[in-house]
Amino acid sequence: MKGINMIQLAKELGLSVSTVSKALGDSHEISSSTKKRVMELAKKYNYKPNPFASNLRKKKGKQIAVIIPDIVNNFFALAVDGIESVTMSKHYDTFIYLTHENLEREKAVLEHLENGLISGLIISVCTGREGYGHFQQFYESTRLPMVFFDRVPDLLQFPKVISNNYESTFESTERLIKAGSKRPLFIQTAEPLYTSMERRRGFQDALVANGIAFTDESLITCSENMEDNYQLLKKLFASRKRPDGIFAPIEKYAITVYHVCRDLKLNIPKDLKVIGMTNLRTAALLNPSLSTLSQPAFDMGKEAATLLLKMIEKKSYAAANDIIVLANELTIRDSV
Amino acid sequence: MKGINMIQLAKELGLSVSTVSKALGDSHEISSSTKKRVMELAKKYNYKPNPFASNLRKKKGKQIAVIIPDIVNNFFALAVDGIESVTMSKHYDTFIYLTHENLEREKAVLEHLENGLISGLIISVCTGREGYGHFQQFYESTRLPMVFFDRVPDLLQFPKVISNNYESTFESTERLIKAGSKRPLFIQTAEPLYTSMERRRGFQDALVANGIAFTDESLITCSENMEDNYQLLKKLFASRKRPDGIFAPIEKYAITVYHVCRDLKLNIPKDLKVIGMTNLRTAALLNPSLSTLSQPAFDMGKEAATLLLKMIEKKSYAAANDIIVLANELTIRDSV
DNA sequence: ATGTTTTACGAAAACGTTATAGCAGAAAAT
DNA sequence: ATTTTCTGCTATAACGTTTTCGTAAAACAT
Repeated sequence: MKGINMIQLAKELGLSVSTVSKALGDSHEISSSTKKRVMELAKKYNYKPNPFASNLRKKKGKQIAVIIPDIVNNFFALAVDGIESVTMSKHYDTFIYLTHENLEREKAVLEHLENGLISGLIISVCTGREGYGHFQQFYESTRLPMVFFDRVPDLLQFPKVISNNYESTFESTERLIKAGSKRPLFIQTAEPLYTSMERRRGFQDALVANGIAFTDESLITCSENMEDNYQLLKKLFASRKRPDGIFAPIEKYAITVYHVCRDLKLNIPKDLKVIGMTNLRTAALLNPSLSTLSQPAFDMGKEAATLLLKMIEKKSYAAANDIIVLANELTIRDSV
Repeated sequence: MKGINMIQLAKELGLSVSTVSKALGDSHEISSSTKKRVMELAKKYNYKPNPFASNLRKKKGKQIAVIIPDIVNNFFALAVDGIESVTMSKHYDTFIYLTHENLEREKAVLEHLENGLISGLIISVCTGREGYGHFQQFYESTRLPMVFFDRVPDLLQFPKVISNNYESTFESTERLIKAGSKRPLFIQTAEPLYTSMERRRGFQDALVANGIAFTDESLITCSENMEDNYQLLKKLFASRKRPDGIFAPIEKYAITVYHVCRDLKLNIPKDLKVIGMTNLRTAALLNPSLSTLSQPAFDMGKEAATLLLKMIEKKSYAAANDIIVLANELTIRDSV
């Protein structure tokens, strides 16, 4: 019962395997009457072509890979949701690989995927100082379509889907300032990510455009270690040079800011105005409700997948250097 | 350059393909000296066996599927994280399919996977009244190892990974009562899910065990439509028969309760004590901080994957009817 | 009537592996 | 010295498709 194949189908129909194959492929070489006969028997036996045989022969399949740093993060979860919505509808299968910000793991995944299992990739890179040579190298050896989103390798020539980080951070920072912040602070990551750089640039330009000096004290560098970050921020917030506004370009940092303020009994927004870049659904329910700059995560995933499938199917790399930019959404709540 | 194969390797080594294949498989039939030669050349050319050819021949692969209702939900995201952590380490590839609580989609995914693409499945079922016949049927026709987690089909004989829903809900409800709630309310889903039923049972028994009558007013039924739920709860909370304690067995419901209370200016925990079943990382930052009963999502995923891979590799279904039960964690915060 | 094209199919060769069976030569046992 | 057992390798047949090429018969054109 497990897995009838074409040969058996052909035998029962009194046809050759090639005819059956073509009939199922709706080839013009086959008369509509035999096509019907074939289709019907196939349906009767619930026949499904073996994807391994098929992929082997055709030298391509309908599987793609998604490589992201994390899934326990609303942004990436929403992006995967968006990706899956299009792969599902186009009958592609979606592999998922999590790097957990570990460059070695990212490289290992890429190395593994050189076996030809997939027909394309959607990637958001993990932090790391060693550059993005492994992606270029992977591309050289596989020539597979790749689309990057959000965390993109800015120096590499690949299609990308990003959000307007610079502009929206500029706007957000202006809101902090307009709300009365004289000493806004930008929390940056230790690792240089393109997205973070863009945001930092938006922040800096907003300060300058509003007559506030951009100094060393406008920035603080946080790490991946949340406990360290907590202590670092606590120390700063307790000092005399305390900032009165925060732009947190990462969800985790915004949360930490809240923790610190709660523990130091600092009042948000009176003592400190906060805008966090996050897709948290509970932002409105925090104490106080958090003003957010949120990315169109679902749509970014959707666009990335749509672009990738187009590249796979059309074999057209016309759009290969496309950069699709979607707009972030600023929602001001009580924290400003 | 794209994809050297065994034949070319064999030619260059002056060996037969079968020897090369066996050497790479570390077969005892091959002398260690030739093994070394083969391995070295394979590494030099960065040779990777074609998984389609290999899977076709071996009639099995190292790919599994995860079918879940949703990924934009901390519980499922954490579970996927747990699953991926073990599949990754065992060199399996993980497909992901999202059903979005849509039974037709769930059936379609299953139907699709009858093609033999995968060697096993991890599933959390979507809500639906039509029973779980499609899973049984899928199993009959494919005989593939399947592990269910969290949302399991209670009537089917498959290995399962769940949490102690009954006991932990009992305990949580007692905490509500001990904190002073005289009229606790349980928010149930419209669709009958096994997990929900267990929780409801725990709630009910806790009431009875603490001398509180379990009546129609101890329950309210919410749907998938959050706007409807909001109105429903608002009406109830504004009425004279208002509950003074809530056990929300689903994250979304707990959030809605917060929204309603905020809009009705009801004080949590004075007017209403709340415990929500959720894995939200921001629970502590809500206003007021939410008491949570959280599931060991990551570990559940990990256990499910470990069990599945064991079933796939040992071909041993000894554990096939295993039910692994992990403990939920109750964290009391300001909302009680 | 003859030549030409079209239609509808079949035979057979891939695709890149792995598994089975066989077979020399060496080593061990009688 | 002869038989038996290893050792290390090769030849070859799968695995289940798709695709290229070939070819009868039918349709059409001259």
